[in-house]
Amino acid sequence: MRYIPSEIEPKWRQYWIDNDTYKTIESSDKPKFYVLDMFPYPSGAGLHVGHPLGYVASDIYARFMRLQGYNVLHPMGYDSFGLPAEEYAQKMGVHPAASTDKNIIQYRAQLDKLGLSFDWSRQVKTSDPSYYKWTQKLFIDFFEHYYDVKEDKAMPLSNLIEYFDQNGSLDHSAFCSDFEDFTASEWKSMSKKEQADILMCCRLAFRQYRTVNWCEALGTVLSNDEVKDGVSERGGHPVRQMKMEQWMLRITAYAERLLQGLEEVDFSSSLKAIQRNWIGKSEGANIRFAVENHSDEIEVFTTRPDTIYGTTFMVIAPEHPLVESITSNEQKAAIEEYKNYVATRSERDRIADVDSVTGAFTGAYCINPISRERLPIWISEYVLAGYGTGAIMAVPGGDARDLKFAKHFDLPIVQVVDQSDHPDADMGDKVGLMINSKELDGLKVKAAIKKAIYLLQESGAGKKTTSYRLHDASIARQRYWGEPIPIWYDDENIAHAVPFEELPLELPEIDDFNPKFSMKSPVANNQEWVHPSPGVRRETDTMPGNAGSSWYFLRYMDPNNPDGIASQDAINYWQDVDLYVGGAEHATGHLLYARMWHMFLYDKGIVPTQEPFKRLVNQGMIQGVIEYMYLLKDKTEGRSHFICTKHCEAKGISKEDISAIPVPVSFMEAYGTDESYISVNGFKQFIAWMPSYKDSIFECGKGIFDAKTEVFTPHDDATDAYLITRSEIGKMSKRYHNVINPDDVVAEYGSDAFRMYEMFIGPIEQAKPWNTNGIEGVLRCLRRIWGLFYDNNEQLILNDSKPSKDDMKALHTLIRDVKKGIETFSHNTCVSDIMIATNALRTQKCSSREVLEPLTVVLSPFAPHLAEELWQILGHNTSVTQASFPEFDESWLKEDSVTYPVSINGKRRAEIQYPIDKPKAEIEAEILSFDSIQKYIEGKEIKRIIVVPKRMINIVVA
RNA sequence: GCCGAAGUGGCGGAACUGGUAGACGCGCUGGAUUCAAAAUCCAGUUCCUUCGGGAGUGCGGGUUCGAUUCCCGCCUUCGGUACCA
Repeated sequence: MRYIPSEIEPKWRQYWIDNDTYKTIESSDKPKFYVLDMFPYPSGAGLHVGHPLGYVASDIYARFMRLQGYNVLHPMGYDSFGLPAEEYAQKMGVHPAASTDKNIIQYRAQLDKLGLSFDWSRQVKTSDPSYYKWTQKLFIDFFEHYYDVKEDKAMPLSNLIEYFDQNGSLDHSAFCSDFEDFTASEWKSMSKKEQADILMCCRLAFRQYRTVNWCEALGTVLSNDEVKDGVSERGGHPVRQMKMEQWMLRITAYAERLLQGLEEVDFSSSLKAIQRNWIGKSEGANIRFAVENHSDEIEVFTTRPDTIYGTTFMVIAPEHPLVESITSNEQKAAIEEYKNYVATRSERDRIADVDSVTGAFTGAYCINPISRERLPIWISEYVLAGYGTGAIMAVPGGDARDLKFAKHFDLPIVQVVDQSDHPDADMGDKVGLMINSKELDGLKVKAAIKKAIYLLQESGAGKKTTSYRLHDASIARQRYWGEPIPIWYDDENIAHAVPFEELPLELPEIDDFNPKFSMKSPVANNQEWVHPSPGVRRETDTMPGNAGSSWYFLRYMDPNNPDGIASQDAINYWQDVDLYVGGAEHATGHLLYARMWHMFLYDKGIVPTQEPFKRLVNQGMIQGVIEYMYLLKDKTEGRSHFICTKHCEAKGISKEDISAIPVPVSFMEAYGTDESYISVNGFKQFIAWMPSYKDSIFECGKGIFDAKTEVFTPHDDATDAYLITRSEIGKMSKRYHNVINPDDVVAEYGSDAFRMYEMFIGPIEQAKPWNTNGIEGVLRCLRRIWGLFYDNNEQLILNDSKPSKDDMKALHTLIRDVKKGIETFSHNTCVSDIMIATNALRTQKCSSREVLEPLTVVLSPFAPHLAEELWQILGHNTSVTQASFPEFDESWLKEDSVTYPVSINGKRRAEIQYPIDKPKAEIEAEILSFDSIQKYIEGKEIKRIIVVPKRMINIVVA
């Protein structure tokens, strides 16, 4: 028998299906272990070689934990709502459900070829009504809860209503948006609508006029994490800030817990840093400044209340609610003009342009509550409406931006911190001594902050405050392909939850996916659905993708439960995710939302742990090589002219005269190497693919290919063209035509070799370009393992002879190293360890069952198909997945002697063998007498001899 | 700018807690087998060298008998973030 992956792999895949090998059941006396991959969106592009990296890594872990005696939950499903399916529907008229299902079938076929040990009976699909029924239920739960600051958890809204009934709003503990205070009797006499409006300010899922990111091209609002550099993350369309009434999720209520929770989870430090950054906690004080001749006060947030004596002016955001009322008549025109200017500035402009200083004076003044000084009030776009209170006290002596502003508008500057003892300190650093600050003078900055807060609280002008950068998240999209928000409005426009019995509230059938009504979901196109009965108007917005993916890991625990998100027994058994593998791109989106939803469910007593994911491993992106062919911008006699990069250089053609056209990498010769090029064959494929170039000329050092005649005219005796492209490492994407499909690699080398190779190319977290340079080596290793069982004549050489000590040593080194490697997620070294063991056993001619049987088990997480085959050859009639990971026995690794490296002054000069337990003193006593060492120390003074038992010897000479 | 990660042969990458730098694989060189090739197998492969040695883990210092590993200061690359008060 020979090792032929294309024969054994399909066989075992079928075996796993026929035998339900990976089916997991809860009732078990084994400890649980939950291994989860991030939820994929089934895009039409399918998998590329980057996706399996995480899937294979987690699969290896899951298989290993099974062998270690754990009951492992390892599911997979689809985050199947989303924009691409809807865009496809708009273009092609295909219902998103249909195209999504088609994509899922393709995805599944690709995943199946990787030999992953998923329990497919638990598959979930977010677009399935039986699934989104519970997403909607959770939305309603958010809607019907508020966050209680005193209890520090979510509480039913009924508790708050009861409180209002008895006490009015006095000292209420709801985390809420602003509303006017009221007494209990005022509350009772309010209209239903008035009460509803106040309650809406407190709900965890709430509707409010807020500034949102509106993306015209996508026809929807986006949350902050979906906007990057002022444009939509998906598609790169412009986004503008708009006031709109929107459903929001009060994630800010959980800001502190989301921050604290990071302490207890095992995520990479960079991921934690990204989340901390995004939450953006800063501690300081809120200070109220009375506006002169005006009843209003301006509240500012500052982290440096110590610098209050250095405040020389105030700046408020152009969008600040007080701007209009405080502006003096003389300044009205200037303020209007400035506000108009700000309105023309896109998010992108503001990001790009950080240097210019702009602003306008309101004509109003306020009073510094501590120094009683009179301060002019300005507006400027450098103060953001959405952070803190949207207003600052400007301290040009202590803040770089304030200083720039003061200089530009010629405002006074007062130094309040003496940093002369800290030459390296920045003006923002909290070091130095206070000056020009009356009662704070002479204090160190940190002490002065404390004292200033004390003074402010004494005088009632301010209080200690913590501010977060995190914003409440928009949870509504004006799109079709998402969960309908389960809300209806009555005639008074009061929002009500759709009764539980009516869930799932299914998406209406529509035939036109183009939004007809401005800023509304295409769902609104179906008026019968929107108005199911008189006096009832349904919400037409749908939920964003992160809704369904914020809790899917719980559904896997009990995927078909009709009575809840999962049975309480299942949740109590599986608890939380022990290992979560996925990309770091979800750091500020999915991972933050999922943690928040989980905390909410914890508050409700449904889940037993606060954090959903104990350990998170981010796999790095597998990059592709992008191949560009140079095209001259000016046509040659009316024909497109492609030219070799080398030739282009030689001719001295400037970069400005050429455009780079990405070429599908399948047209390349020697793709993945430094010498990649295109031959005549490639030109032919290229013009067939892009018929608009069928008249082109292709020029390279070897000659010229005329696409019109398909004739290659060589310069000399060349037989083929050799057009060198520009190769760049970048994203693997359809756009660059450089996607490598795992199916093709599997077809050529087999699934096991592919799995092992993906692991072998480097640490899982690291980004690396795809190439197949080393895959032959992995395949060779698998063949050699096979070769331990069968000789070159295909005769079985497996036997029951006693293995040698060296054989056992190789085996146990392997057991130890692979176990450790998997646990620390260094799957790359595990593959090396397998190669080392294989090579050793091969040179030692070991085909002993006593060694090969445990070896097969160790191999099985990495190369499951081959391992099953070998396991059968070993005489088993059960799956190798039911075996136990072999116990490591250290006694096999014990050596009788050690080869000590001997260094003279740190340079290795000789090697000396000693018995393992030779006392240190004895070595020290005799080491100098060896000839091999004598020659290095002759005539020199011995200063010291260092002997580290079992490690090394170092002799220090003068 | 700030935060985070990383920088090791021709290439991908190893190296436990400070103890033989370059494991393992690719590539390359030579050899065996073959009519020949592929495949396979064996040997070699950090660089320089006057063959005695010398240098060497981004650069410059430091601690140490000994530093890829610890400390200080830089440089570069990648990721995050961007007037956050």
